[in-house]
Amino acid sequence: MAISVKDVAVAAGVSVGTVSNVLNRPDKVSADTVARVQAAIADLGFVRNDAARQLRAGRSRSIGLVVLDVGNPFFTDVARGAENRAAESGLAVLLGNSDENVEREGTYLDLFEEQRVLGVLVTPVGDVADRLTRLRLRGTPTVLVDRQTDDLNFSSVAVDDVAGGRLAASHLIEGGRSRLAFVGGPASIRQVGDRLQGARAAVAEHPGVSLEVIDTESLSVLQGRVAGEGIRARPAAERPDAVFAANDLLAMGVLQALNMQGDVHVPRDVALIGYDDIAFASAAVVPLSSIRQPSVLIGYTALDLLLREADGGPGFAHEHIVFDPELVVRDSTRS
Amino acid sequence: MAISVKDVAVAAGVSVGTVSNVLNRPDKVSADTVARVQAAIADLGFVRNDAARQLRAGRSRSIGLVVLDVGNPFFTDVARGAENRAAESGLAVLLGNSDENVEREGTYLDLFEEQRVLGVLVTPVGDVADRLTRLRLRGTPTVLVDRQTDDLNFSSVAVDDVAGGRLAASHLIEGGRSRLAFVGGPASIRQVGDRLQGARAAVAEHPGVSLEVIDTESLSVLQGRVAGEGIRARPAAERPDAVFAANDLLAMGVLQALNMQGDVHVPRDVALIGYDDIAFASAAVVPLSSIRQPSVLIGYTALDLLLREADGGPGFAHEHIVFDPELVVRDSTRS
DNA sequence: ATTCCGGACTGAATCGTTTCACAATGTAAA
DNA sequence: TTTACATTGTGAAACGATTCAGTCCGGAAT
Repeated sequence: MAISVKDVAVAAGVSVGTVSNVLNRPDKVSADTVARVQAAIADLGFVRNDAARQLRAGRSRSIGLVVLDVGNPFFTDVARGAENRAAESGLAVLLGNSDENVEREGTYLDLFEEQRVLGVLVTPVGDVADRLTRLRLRGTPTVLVDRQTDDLNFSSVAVDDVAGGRLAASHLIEGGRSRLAFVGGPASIRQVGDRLQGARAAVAEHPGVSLEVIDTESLSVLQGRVAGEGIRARPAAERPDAVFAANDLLAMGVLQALNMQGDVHVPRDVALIGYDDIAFASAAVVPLSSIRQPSVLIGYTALDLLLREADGGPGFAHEHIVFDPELVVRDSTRS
Repeated sequence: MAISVKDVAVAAGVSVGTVSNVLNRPDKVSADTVARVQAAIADLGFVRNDAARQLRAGRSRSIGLVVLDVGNPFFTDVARGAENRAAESGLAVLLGNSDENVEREGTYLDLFEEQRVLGVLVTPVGDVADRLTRLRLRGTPTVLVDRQTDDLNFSSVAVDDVAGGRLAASHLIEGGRSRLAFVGGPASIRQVGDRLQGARAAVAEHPGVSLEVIDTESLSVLQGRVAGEGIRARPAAERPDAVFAANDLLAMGVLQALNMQGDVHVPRDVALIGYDDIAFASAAVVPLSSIRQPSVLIGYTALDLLLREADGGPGFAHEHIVFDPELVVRDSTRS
């Protein structure tokens, strides 16, 4: 049914080896043979079978990327950065969405390994060290994205989330707030823990400032709204006067819950800061202060590192690249 | 280097055929043989080589999805819907981002064809009928997403964008506005054209109402901002009193440009409505009225249709599924 | 005239899985 | 006892592109 190199070879009156050469090393073939073969290819509508090619080559020409949430613009930006770098080397990026779910994460890692991808970029949900170590030992290089790690066996590209958390909390405190709340979860996600840790550090330096933790099930707008409703339902005296949300999606949910009802007002009653500085943050009901991460650059750098690691072989020295976060002040923290 | 079925067979003391059976039809193999083989698999860390499997099978177990813009939450929702349906059948979705660029679209279609995907879901950039016809003839079924077509050779899943455009414009007119502007482009994207056409139809029914078209280069927040700046710079008398943006991203850009400077106010001076009703629309500076599309359902349905078409063979009767859009009124059109 | 060389091309072997016709064994029915 | 039949397992062929040792040939060097 399908057209193979063999059919092309017959049609062009050459051997299959020559067809392959035309495809991969046209300079090794005389000009008119190239022309004849290409004519045959066009005639028959031949399309290379990537599976056969991969089988022979032993490796595919794509990279797997597993993100926590495709619905989060931060991750689509990371993906965009990775895709840009991949395109430069003629590679494809396969995007998998774990939805903060360990099982789905595993499914994608399995799939990518069966596909013999060149390497894997992961923003891990939980503790996947074991999983990834096995992957690496079997020959699939791995780079952790948006996650610092002390594990010397992996390379990583991340933003200093502890510093980011500190930046956010300090900003709130400097704005005169003293009853802070951290909205985020689950704690198993490292980013969440790190940002909280940074906030705690900042709070610890300021006597009289308290920090309450409001746990969420995931990092979504919906969960933010739930947390926000909880805050709004409290008597004024027990409400925090500032909220640091673990990401912008949560922050926007909190904002919706608080501001749309009119009784509690951001920033008058509650100052609010998010994390990631997604494009929509500046367009929110109350433009949202946030901690900016260089998302596209993170993706680009991670893939670049992955490719270097894939070339370097197993003896490659793992690198840990850390970017600095940046405070972006908007109305939501201006009183 | 890599472990193959052969190695597993030797380790378990069985033939390769039996290993394959354990993998694919364990009920055809005695219980203790299954156990022995699985132990060997675990021992050796065997991972199926998908390329070889595909080569033999002739088709892969994944579906290609090409969207106009991964940065647009509408499309990530569509992707999510498709992924859900795919997961039900144990298939994977490969996501490609054309960024409204014909060339990139072509690159992804080529890639997917070389991968021998089960089928392709496309939100086409321009006129890709030729391209897709060839694909289909060579055996890769295709479903157009978010695009109605009169072409009887393709199935499609879409929303009635003409109706949506009419809905949006009618709403603005009923709110007392009479100098409408449509912000959107490029016109080569069918959604844009359809929505405009619907708006034109609504305007035509109301004497005294005018419709101006402000063209944009793409459907992004940035382009919306550019269009908004243009509107703001005009003398008040020449400004439209209502804007219908071809999607929410544009609308949010327009909103930023108009409202953040303070002199022109939405909705007082300019009413504004978008399209897609992305999650962020309700959280905008001024909560955005919009035309809602059932995005997740569109993706789910499209993939479902694709699978039916793939099963049905080339003789399958193409279907055209059209969903109805829904008006969502928020502050941006309330005067 | 002979040798040597390089360019152009050939075709069999290879990658790892699945499939399928077939063999071997045991068990029930005739 | 023979026949029939199911169960379990075997191993070679096939999928399609790439690679590589080797053939062929015309021309340059000796």
